[in-house]
Amino acid sequence: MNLPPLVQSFVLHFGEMGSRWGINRTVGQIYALLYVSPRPLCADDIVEALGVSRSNVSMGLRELQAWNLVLLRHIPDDRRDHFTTPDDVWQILRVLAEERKKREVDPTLSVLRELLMQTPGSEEERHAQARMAEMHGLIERLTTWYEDVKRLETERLAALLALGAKVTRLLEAKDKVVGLVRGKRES
Amino acid sequence: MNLPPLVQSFVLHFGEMGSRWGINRTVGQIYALLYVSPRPLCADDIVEALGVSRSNVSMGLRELQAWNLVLLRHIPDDRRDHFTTPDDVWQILRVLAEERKKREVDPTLSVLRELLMQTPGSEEERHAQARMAEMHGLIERLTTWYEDVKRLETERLAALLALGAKVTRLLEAKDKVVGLVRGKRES
DNA sequence: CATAGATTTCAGAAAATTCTGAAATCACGG
DNA sequence: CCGTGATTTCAGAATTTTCTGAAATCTATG
Repeated sequence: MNLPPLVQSFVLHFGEMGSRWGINRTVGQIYALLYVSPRPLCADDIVEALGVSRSNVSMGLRELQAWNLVLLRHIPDDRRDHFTTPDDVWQILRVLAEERKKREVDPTLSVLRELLMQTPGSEEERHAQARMAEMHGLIERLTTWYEDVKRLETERLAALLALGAKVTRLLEAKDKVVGLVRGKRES
Repeated sequence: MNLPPLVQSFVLHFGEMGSRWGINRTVGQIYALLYVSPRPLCADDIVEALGVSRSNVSMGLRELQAWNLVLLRHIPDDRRDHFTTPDDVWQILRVLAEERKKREVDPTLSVLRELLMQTPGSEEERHAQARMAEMHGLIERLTTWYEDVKRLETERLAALLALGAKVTRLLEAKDKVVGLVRGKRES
């Protein structure tokens, strides 16, 4: 590996974190490298930069494409494929959320649905099913909320984030106003 | 493994998903089993139910405790430790969010901070640092939002979730009201 | 349609992780 | 402070994942 120190530290860190994030070291490193690179890189650039085998890079890029985390770019007068990451970090966040949901949540949701359809054959199963229903309910709330906010344009999403817990104050204010209006109408 | 079919399916699913969630099969299975069990279980119950070695269960429980995902319970007149999961699913969600943040986000945040302190030695490093700054900015926004909402009581949190994207309408309404008040004052 | 370069596939090597059984440690009642 | 049962530790076995190099496949062009 032969990279500027700053870049190298970043790349190595992503490699180490890879396993915690559900990707392997090479995939993490490739992503990190593309993320900070000022221009699209081809597979051989990556081999050169990271010092891993060509085939490993090929597989890594393939996985990153499955995650929608890298983009294919064509450079004029060069037959080789070149790769970058989307440069809007919000876009990256969206993609990441979507993919993790797809891989980590959706399968469980569908198993839960299936198990909740079945008729329990004992008290123990009845209890288990009640617990599964609780889990299912929570996950469903979370995913519908997610489906909802993911449609927001970035600007609105950012505004919402910035608001943070202050939203509740807004909520209280709303409740008060609504209460007032109702009161008036009913008097 | 000898479990009621419903429970078994659930447990097996958690085992399979384990690797995607950053835990191993046994840990996933132990958690699932405790989650649906109507009473706290001791290590031997788990050995019996899952058909894995005693030592593996010991290690699994230890990891789940590190995650704050299981609770130690004492049963009168029984020397053995017994284990359960918290029964409020919202509580579980909070713990999960906290632990994943600690493991998957915080280390990166601190590496980024460190790298952003350094002085770039080349144009390439300067660009890399700018990209890191973008990433850092986004993560910081997300984590401060998270720190904010995690303090909300469950009821308020649920209300917020239920509101979903409709918050923006509330936001618009607020802007209008504020605008009105300002307009009045300035006229 | 032959060829050269680019890319992917895949079987097996290497590395990492998970799991086990035996031994060590702990903790408590007698 | 001994003995019994519960629990943990840990070295190595088993399994899984990751990585490599060689061969196969693809693709654009002359």
